[in-house]
Amino acid sequence: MKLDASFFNRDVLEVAPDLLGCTLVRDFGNGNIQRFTITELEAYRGEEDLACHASKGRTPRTEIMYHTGGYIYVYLIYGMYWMLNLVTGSNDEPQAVLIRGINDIKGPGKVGRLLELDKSFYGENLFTSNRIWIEAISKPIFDYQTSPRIGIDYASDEWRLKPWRYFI
DNA sequence: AGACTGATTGGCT
DNA sequence: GCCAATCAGTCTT
Repeated sequence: MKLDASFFNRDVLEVAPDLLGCTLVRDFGNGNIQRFTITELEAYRGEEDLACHASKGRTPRTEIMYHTGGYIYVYLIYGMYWMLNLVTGSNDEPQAVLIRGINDIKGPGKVGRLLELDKSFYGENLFTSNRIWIEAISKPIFDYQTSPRIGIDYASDEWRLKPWRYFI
């Protein structure tokens, strides 16, 4: 069953662990539909979170994170990797989760490459899109681990050390 | 096992 | 200009 607004319009710290084990569905067209299990992700929470892009304020790039949950935020990093983020929370509350792992694929760059993401996915809506959406699992995953987030050494300890990376 | 580097674009200072 | 929510390949302990 496709996840809806009531799932995504919650605080990112509630949504993140609930997404573990859920199914990411990608329709590549021509009948090629593939399903992946979400195994690793990170939470980015609000302008005060110095690791979150929204800490730089509301810009054309971060705009989508200020919307209600269920939109896709993609951005290019290091000139070659598209990072897949799912917006959570309510209006004017910039939050998102970064999908870092699906199935046995480790690393957000590989995820974006496998899913063939590009700029056109910016602002895609998970509830109406015909090429990407998320489906629920019957039982929540209770057996997961957390750790500090990856690649944010520029943030102060207060934010750098928060255990907002979730993985199975 | 750990350190370093090239690839390559776009947003922000 | 600078450098980033990265990865793969290569070089150094």
